[in-house]
Amino acid sequence: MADIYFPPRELEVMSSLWRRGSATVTEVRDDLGEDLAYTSVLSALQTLEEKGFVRHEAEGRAYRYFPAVAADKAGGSALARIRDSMYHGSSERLFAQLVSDKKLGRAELERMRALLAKRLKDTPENDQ
Amino acid sequence: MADIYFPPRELEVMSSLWRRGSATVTEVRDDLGEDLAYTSVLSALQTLEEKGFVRHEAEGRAYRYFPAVAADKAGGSALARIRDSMYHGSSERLFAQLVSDKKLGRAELERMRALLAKRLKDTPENDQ
DNA sequence: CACATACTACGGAATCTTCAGTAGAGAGAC
DNA sequence: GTCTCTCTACTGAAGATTCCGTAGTATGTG
Repeated sequence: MADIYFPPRELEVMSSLWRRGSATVTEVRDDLGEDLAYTSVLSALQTLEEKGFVRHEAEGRAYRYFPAVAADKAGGSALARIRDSMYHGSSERLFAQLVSDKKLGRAELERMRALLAKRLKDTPENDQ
Repeated sequence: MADIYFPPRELEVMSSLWRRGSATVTEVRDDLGEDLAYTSVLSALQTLEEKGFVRHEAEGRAYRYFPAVAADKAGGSALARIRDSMYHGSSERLFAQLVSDKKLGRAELERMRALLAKRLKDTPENDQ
């Protein structure tokens, strides 16, 4: 597997790009909670670009940065790592943790149920 | 929030402890795929102990290490981070990714459905 | 004693994080 | 035009953390 991994700060930067679709250094900087120097954010983006997780295009005098890896893909990799290391490789246990979140509302739970029902319909009786 | 975070190698070590309940340095070393020097594994454990994620007791001449933080708690923290940074804070989207895993069998999906049904029963109609 | 096992102490390499300093390019004032 | 101000990017470097291992010491076993 790809095994995509982001250290904490780089993850925050990627998060900003995923949310916005694309962003300039200044925009990313605004998204970050702490207030870092402009060059600190630029460095993070350059590191990410070197790793191939980000690319950029010129936009006026500035650069516009784009994620070069989809959030889903990175998320899938991260979830697999968590499942394997913290939940003994069991998606079911991970799911149990997920639904134990007190802040989940009924509507959201209903939609999850619908999603699961759909997935079950597409899975034959004696699969696996 | 606690914001527990483990770099890759330390996560592997914690994973070993969570799986076994407790372990000696040698046992952890056996669990790791690559074969590292004994002292490399020991160093990781000492770092984790310094951070308060691990504790140890003497056992004969060796030390026995125990996780000082539950897998669930670490998992919850990690899931929250993934949800927020990669799925726009939406548990539902994260869940969608989870059930899209081709390797999930029918039995596992059924158990997830049961879990979800139980959770729904405990959630009042106009919650949230 | 010789050997194996286990810890401590220490150091170096790589990576991550931050930023000061520097340089270039455009915009407005004169 | 050219001077200045501002915005942006690049470079280099420093500090922190992570990662891995050598060397030395202690202790038990045959």
